[in-house]
Amino acid sequence: MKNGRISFRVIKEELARRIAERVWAPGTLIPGEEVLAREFGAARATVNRALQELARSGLVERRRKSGTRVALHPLREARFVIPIVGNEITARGAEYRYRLLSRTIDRPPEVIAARLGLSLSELVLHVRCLHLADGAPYQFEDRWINLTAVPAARQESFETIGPNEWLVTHAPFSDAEFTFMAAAANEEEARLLDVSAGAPLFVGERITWLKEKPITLVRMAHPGTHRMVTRL
Amino acid sequence: MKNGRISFRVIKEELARRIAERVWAPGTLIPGEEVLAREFGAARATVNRALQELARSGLVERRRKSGTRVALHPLREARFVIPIVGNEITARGAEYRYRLLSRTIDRPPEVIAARLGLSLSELVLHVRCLHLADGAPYQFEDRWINLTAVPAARQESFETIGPNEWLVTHAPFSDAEFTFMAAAANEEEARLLDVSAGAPLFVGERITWLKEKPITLVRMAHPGTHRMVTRL
DNA sequence: GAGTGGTCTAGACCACTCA
DNA sequence: GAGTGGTCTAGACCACTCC
Repeated sequence: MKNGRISFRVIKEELARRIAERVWAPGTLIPGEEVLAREFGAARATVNRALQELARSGLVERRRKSGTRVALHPLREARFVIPIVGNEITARGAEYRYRLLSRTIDRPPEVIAARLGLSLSELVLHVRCLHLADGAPYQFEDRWINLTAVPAARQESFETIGPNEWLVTHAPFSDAEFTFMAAAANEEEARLLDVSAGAPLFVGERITWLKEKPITLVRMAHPGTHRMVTRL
Repeated sequence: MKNGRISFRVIKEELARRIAERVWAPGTLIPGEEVLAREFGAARATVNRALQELARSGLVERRRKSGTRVALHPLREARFVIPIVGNEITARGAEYRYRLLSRTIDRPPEVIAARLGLSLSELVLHVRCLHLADGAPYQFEDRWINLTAVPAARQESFETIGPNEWLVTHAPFSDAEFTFMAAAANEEEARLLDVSAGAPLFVGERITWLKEKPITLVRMAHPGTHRMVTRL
């Protein structure tokens, strides 16, 4: 740590404590940055950083002129790391295997074109594959790649490398949208994931863009036993 | 906006652009803060802030002495806002209703005691309730409250106010763990959520603590049509 | 117009890590 | 030991918002 200087972490912790212990009740206007800076013997910038982090985590709400007040509903946010499926599996100490199921180039179905914002005449690469952990089905990946945006994907067979890993190094993105949901396994998913038809699946969907230009849409289905965990 | 001064946002965008457009390929060591500060005509602190934010979103990895390099696997993180169910519903323009199903005080079942780290002799308050959007079942909430930590809950009937809302204003927490999963609806859940038995449910579970002291465990089950969406 | 947060600067020192 | 990021300070000016 440090000598006499006050860290923004210390200030943040202390302010969080006062909020948690109701020294400052929800809705309370807390002292301004100047005042707190004097109280803690720190520069205003230091207090500012502490308060900004508290605001980012939803504990306080800040408005110019009005000041900073304790949030009425601590609408905290949770942060999930979006892992590469292979890493996720090996990180658990399991053996990772990959199997390509199909790879075709065609015009997109209407649903897919609509989701990606493509015209029906643009070509897309459709890849379906399976990720296994210690031999057991872990994730069924169903992916559409916009060949207009990523023409190089045409040359890749995806027989040994998964589309995710390939895209990471060949097609950067600037924006992404994630959706998580539950769904019932259809016949094929049931067979591939080794569950019974109609069984619940945990499904993640991701669309990525590079500056408005759609790159890829992927649907990742896990058996219902899958857990997505985070802590804050 | 600004006059001539360079915002950390501008720097951040520009650096992100260089990474996205492969000016700096994954794994590349990018120039140090001093150099970038000179290039952009900004203070080092400004460049530092831009780089820190890029690091937080996973685009670059920073290490003292080594420097900053473009991440090999842009393991970005997604941020989900954890809403209060009532707000979530009214935010969609739907009418929110709440119904208490049961409220009992007892010793915890073993599973619950284990999850919360309680002894089997400590009393817990078990509340089950339903949240409705425009009259349709939206979420079935099954909650356990640690009465040792929140004795005041004894006095609350939860007949008109949901446990979540009550806890927000009466029992602060410092830590939380979220788990999301898919599950098949049992008979009761099916009836309550108006789906067929065995239908997929989207389930969120949350445990909260106030400094190591367990506060509450809640299981929130939604019909399979529920979507959890985030964008980055 | 005035009050509060938002950001930038220039300089300093520290802490971590690599060689 | 030395290089790079991490943080703090003191001061300044700006931007947003309320009155």
